[in-house]
Amino acid sequence: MSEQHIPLYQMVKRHILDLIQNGEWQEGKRLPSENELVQDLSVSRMTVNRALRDLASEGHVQRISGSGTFVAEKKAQSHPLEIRNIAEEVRSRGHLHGCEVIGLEDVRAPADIAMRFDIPRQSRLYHSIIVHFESSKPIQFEERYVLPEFAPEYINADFTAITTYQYMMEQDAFEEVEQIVQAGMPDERVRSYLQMDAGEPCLILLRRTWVGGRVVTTSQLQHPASIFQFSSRNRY
Amino acid sequence: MSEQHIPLYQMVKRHILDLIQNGEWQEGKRLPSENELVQDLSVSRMTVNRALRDLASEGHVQRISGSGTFVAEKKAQSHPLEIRNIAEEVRSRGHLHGCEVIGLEDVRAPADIAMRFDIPRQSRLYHSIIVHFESSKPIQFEERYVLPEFAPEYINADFTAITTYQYMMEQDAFEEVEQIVQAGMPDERVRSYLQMDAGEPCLILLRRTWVGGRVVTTSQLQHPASIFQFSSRNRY
DNA sequence: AAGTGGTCTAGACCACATC
DNA sequence: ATGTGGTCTAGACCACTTG
Repeated sequence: MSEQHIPLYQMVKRHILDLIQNGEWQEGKRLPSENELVQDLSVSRMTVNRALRDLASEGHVQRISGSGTFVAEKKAQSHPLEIRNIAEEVRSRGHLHGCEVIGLEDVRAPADIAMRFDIPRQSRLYHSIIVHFESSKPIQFEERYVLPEFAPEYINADFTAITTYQYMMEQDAFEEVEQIVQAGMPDERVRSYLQMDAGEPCLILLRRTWVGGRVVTTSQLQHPASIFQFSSRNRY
Repeated sequence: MSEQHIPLYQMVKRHILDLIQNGEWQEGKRLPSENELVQDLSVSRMTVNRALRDLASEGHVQRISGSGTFVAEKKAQSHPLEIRNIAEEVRSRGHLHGCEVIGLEDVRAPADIAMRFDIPRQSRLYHSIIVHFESSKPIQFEERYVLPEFAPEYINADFTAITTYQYMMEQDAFEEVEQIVQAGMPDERVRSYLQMDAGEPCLILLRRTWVGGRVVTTSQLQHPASIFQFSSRNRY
């Protein structure tokens, strides 16, 4: 077999990350000092230093000179213009993705939704409501409408096994996407599903997706502001 | 004189970045090897190595083990969120843009701001607070810090006549921009300036802008959620 | 075979935090 | 006064690419 040689500093990183992600070292906890880690792990201080610097630049820990190294506060991140799969995003942070299907049914389009699809009121639409979890913490309340002609079997899909995003991608490639980012207060139902404190706002993403010149799906994604943000970094 | 102590590896980074940005080292050119730089700059190899690793992780160079270090190709990226001038945006909607300069002064960098600039605490920075209006309705609370070396006359500019955005653009083209979008509750001062109802959240945009490998300005833009959103529409 | 980056060490000095 | 992270050095071994 390949039996690669893994750099020491990466093993140190992994070791520390594991302890953080297992919850043994909670947010805000002070990590052992560099010198302590040198003793414990029998590596040189430069190696520990590099591992910790890496973890800091990746946002897992925060270092304060003269004071110590601390487990960082988690803030889920997402790229605004990229259409990403929430499950992949959670997993890319080394966390577990979970979800609960609150509702999945066939409905008549309410006026506001019909307008967003540009279809007559009372048209038939599929409607799904799903809550997504990152390591058993709710991070997204997803409410979606889908044009039945576009995805006839949507109503029968198992969205605990596949995300709505993946399912929609399998139907057809999107041609055009509109995205709107807002802040807002969740209603009582959403607040409860997301286990948010009263008075805490949501970061909201509204999407419309076109295929063949028709809106085929709209979604409203609500996230607790305290643990979710969009970020991007670009060269010009 | 302040005469800060700047880390050696940062001086090495700056030296190399200058050569790249002056065009002396074109895209794809191979840089001197680590050992050559050790000779030329009279520093240890570990210091050169760290500088080059940093530059690689920032995307300025590409390193190929066994082969060499090369100036990276610039890639055109589509903007996730466009950097727009608030005044132009308001005018494009056919409204009148107004603004009020709440504060414009010379300050010592607080710890959190110093960290965002990656400069020593207590360094001198310019600090401005401006409220923007759309047809006499407040829409943005702008708090900005600026590196004095980058814009020495910032403190004397008239920001009722020109936006901070325009002013910064006149100094130099930015090379890299980080943008973070959050939702949050405004503090009492901001709520009052923006004439917001109690309990109404803000849509917040945090920005950092790099020139010459240094953060030259950071800004926090807070907008009333009820009248402000980001939107985009793209073909795929 | 020679050169390159990738990693690792042991020891050092410093500025800053905290007690 | 002690401990912390931040930096720097001189030297070493390695795997890989190149001529």
